[in-house]
Amino acid sequence: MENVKEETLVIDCSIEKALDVIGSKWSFLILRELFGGTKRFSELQRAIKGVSPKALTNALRHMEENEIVIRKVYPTVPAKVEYSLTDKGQDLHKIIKEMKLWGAKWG
Amino acid sequence: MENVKEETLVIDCSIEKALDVIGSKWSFLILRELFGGTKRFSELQRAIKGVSPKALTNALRHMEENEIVIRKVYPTVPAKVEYSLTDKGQDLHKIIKEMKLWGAKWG
DNA sequence: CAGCATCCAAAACGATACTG
DNA sequence: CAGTATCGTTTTGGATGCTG
Repeated sequence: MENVKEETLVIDCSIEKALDVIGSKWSFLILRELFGGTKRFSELQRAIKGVSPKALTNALRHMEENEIVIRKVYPTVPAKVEYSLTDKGQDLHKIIKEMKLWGAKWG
Repeated sequence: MENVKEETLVIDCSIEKALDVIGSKWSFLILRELFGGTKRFSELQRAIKGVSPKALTNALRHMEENEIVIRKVYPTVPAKVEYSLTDKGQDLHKIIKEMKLWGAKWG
């Protein structure tokens, strides 16, 4: 297990890192939204078509653990939670930008 | 189903296209290999750690259907199959490049 | 060599209902 | 509002064995 991981690290490299940190397809879509600025949970849910609260939570937690999003809780009633990008997360913008360009060109 | 798809298309957009065409995490790794030039099935399998022939085939077929890779069969014995990128596939290079840069910076 | 077929386990998801 | 809990389904992938 550990040696397997080591080997992987030796062979690669950077793409795996990016993929692991981003996590899933949903995360790309979340990123796209958050580049537009801080968003609330429900805003994300509305903006990202077809995502369930569960999937959204999973993706956000994963991104939080990997330090690309920040979760800010306002202890109000009703609850209010805002998500935004860290610098590390902002830096993913170029990737998404290239994906957009590609999609626009070939989609 | 169809109307759902239509709605999705209307709302977006380009990232989804790119994600759908690429398909899975494996595809990113395949892309990375193919940017280095034409590769045989077994070469891909060796280069991409942890991929099973099934997963590799799935990813390649998907990419083939979406016209980003070309599958060339040499009717020899033993069989020989080479995979390479189309122009559309080559154009994904920028995305992978940005992912590499990000991974190198933050990994 | 390059897969396909089969079986099976694990993960991801959607839907729904419920809570602080 | 922002989730969590649960259920059942779908997807995904590894393992294995077989074929042209």
